[in-house]
Amino acid sequence: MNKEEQVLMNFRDLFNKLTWLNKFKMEDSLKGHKSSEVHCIEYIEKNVDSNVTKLAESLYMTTGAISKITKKLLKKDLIESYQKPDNKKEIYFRLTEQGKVVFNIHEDLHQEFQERDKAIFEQVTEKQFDSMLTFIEKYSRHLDAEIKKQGIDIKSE
Amino acid sequence: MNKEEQVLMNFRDLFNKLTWLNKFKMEDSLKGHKSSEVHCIEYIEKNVDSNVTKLAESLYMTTGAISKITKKLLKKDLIESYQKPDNKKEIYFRLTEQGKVVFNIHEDLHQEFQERDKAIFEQVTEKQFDSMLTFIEKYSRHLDAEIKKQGIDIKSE
DNA sequence: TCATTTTTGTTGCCGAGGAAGCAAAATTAT
DNA sequence: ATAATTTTGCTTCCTCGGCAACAAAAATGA
Repeated sequence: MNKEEQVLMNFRDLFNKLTWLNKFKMEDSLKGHKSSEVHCIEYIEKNVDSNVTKLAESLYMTTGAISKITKKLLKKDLIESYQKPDNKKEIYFRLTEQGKVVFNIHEDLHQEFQERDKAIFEQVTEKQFDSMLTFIEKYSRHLDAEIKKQGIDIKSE
Repeated sequence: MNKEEQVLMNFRDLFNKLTWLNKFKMEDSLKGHKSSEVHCIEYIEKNVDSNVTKLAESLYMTTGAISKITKKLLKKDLIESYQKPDNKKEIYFRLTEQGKVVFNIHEDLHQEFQERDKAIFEQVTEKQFDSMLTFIEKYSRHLDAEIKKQGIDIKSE
């Protein structure tokens, strides 16, 4: 196996592990809220005028799924919806006070995770960080281009 | 936002993107087989004497889920089960000829993905590869320890 | 040896999320 | 202006996978 494969495989495994463990801790602390709901809350707070479509694209889910989740969040009074006077179609979301409480618990947990993994990151030099960030950035843009191509491929079929 | 967060966030996004795109291509090529089924096939071919438990642990799924997937694969004649003379409990799996066909298509696709992303990896130096691998390895072992702790935490609750 | 505990796999039930079809608003084209 | 197309969001149906209870075999222990 070459190093590319090695990196991708080990990364996948690492990522699955991290997701699994954090999700576990998360659902333990934020009992009553699913991690997908918390992801939505996180995105809504960090991006103004989020709507179903933007949430779906960012979280790699379908609009149908997001539609259901936001409905649940509305019912729980964690988010509220609003519209703009010149557009009767698009529906935006923002957090309620109660939603912000959940958001902050989530942020604290992230802090806790960072604390937990500090020992690992302390061993990484500034140079290595930058090199990783550059790599991720390049790869990400490359995939964006591929996804765009894909879109064209679908239509032309 | 500090660099640790940056790396983790961007990496999460990159990984989701990559998974989404590859899954898309995969299910397009291997019509009729879900990606979870293909993951099982991949693991079974690469590890002798795989059983439900080992598959579940490796793929971060429950034994119940794997049990159902392997049943489907058995029905489709992609895998077959066998036991050892001195153990009437454990049930192992191996690929059938037809299963190997699917496995090979999957491998070819991976090759294709590598080809697609070659331009990105060519820019990575040997040193950077090693540095990444070391980082992943350390982080992974750190999480293993945390997961182990978690196990103890659960019991002590 | 025989009872207890652990491991391994299966099943039924349920919730989460995807696919596709639909409606209403907005945009574009004629 | 209005017809056609696109965008946005919602709903229904269905599949996937997790949970928890269970059975059978194996391992452990008295």
